[in-house]
Amino acid sequence: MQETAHSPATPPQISAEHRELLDQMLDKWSLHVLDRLCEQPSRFNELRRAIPAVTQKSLTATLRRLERNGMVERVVVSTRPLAVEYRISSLGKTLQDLIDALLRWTTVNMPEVERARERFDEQT
Amino acid sequence: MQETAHSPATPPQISAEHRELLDQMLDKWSLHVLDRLCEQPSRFNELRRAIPAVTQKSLTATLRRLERNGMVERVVVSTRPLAVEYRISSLGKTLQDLIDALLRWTTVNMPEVERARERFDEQT
DNA sequence: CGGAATCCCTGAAGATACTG
DNA sequence: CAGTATCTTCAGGGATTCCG
Repeated sequence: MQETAHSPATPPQISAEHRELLDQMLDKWSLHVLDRLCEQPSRFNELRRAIPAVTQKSLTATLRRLERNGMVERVVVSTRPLAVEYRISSLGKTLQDLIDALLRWTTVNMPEVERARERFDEQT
Repeated sequence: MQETAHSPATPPQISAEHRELLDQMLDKWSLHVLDRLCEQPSRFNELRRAIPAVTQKSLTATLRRLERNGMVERVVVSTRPLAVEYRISSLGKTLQDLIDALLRWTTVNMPEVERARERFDEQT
């Protein structure tokens, strides 16, 4: 067994590439967009309304990134005013359980987190 | 049944508080710190070395935030040069499966994501 | 060793206005 | 409706220095 560093429990070491991908799918808005699109395909302004506080600029950027990463599909319907529908891709769909688990975790544990914050804040 | 907005499939709507918590636990470095601490308690500089590219400032901020949110515990051992050990809390421990699943997801799906990126980038 | 404090600077987000 | 373009602001990150 080689020992370039140390054999006992050398941690997995996440590559820069994987970190970047994680950043892109777990950022501020992506999670909410994915969550919403897992439930139903939505149009741009529907998403805007469904995700309060997101600006059009951030939403556009988020959607482009998710599309580029193959998690979301953009379908243009060239009717008159023009309609664009976003839907989850099969790849994105594989994230649904994970996202749900994440959201459930925050719901379940928020109270404990708040207690921890109070404890932390009040000491000195 | 009231209808302030609309009854059919009103999405869960994540509160601003939950969004903030998600942001704080899924940000660039927190995931890696939590992942590492789930495996073994570590000291400051051990974490630095285990997570390449993290600066001391970011690591400090990340640890403080995680500590405040009750996910990490800071243990000071007043020996001579002075030792500080960080360890996962019981609350933080409940995130382990989720984090592992997340990391596994990226490992499994990275190839497909890269193919999607190529497709996206080469079209016009 | 394990940080805190400072300065600088860039990149991302917000606001606003305009377009096909 | 579904964006693009522009301007500005501001928090976060990097580098460096200092401290118990």
